[in-house]
Amino acid sequence: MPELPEVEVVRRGLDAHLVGRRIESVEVLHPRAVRRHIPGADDLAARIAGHRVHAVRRRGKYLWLDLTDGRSGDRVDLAVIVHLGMSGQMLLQPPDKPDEKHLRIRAVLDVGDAADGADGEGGVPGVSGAPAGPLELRFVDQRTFGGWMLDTYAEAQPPESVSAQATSACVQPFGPIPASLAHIAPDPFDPAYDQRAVVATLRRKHSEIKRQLLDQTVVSGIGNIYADEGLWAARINGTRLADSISVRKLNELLDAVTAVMRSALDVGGTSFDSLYVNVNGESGYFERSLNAYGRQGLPCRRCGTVMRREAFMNRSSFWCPKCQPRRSPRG
DNA sequence: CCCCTCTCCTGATCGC
DNA sequence: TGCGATCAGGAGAGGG
Repeated sequence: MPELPEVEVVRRGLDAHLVGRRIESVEVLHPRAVRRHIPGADDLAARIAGHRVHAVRRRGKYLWLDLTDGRSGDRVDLAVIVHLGMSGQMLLQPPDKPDEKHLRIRAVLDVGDAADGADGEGGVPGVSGAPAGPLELRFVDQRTFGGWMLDTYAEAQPPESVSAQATSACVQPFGPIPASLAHIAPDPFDPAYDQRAVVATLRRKHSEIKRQLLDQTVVSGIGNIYADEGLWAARINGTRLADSISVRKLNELLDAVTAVMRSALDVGGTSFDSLYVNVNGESGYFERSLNAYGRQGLPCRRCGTVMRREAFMNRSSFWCPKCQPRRSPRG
């Protein structure tokens, strides 16, 4: 299940291989994959065609391709917003490779290396193994919870406003956020992330803390797995009401979630250098170090108590009954 | 406004 | 062997 670290791994892979490439054509093979694009599949395909990828960006679990209009000046004027849902993958494949069983959208990229016809300053810097020649970007999604949609920027952005200096692990190119993602709160790796503001918001919520961690309008990027991991690390029961938890403890919780996601990113980020950008997040690098998720019936790695599982919001929660009591020990 | 429940989807797995 | 039930869960529509 792709959460922030998995989506970021995908973003990096796409950014490394797609920037400078022109999208020749788009083919939508399943209408559900573009259901959030109200004007429909034909509109989406027609409007993307001919645009060039300027950057690949992300907020929370959303990622998007910033595109420049190759016809009337080099401006960032269009964004292809992608959500992977539960099972989405963004694969870069040679055109002669047989279609995947659950292929939903195909984008055909231009032939030749990316430097050819780009801004004149070279295409894909520092990427060995970036495939040259014909290439397809394929959106594969078994459960069809994910999809693509288009957004236009209110004012076309000059390309200079989108910096591409990805210096540290979690820094990405920045620039304006597409309007349709305005409701998505900054994630913990976003320069705009303000943990004091998040804590203040949580202190006003008369709602279970885990529910709030999963609410992408409060803080984004956290899904069921990392929510459980963070709650375990901070020794907080997910059913506790957010407004009953101290500021100190809420900070501890957000710090813990951030730390867990960062280590997952560190592990996952090492293995995407081929042309095959696997997105599934199920490759298992991080699975071995999970402390809560999926561990019902197993001993807590901290205290040895048998971990529990409980239904929650049509999914499952995993927690240690001793480390994460339902109420604080003092009541 | 705030909070919560429901629904969409497919494939693996399990019990009978 | 088959078949129905269950589970996985992100996000948004809609209800209370």
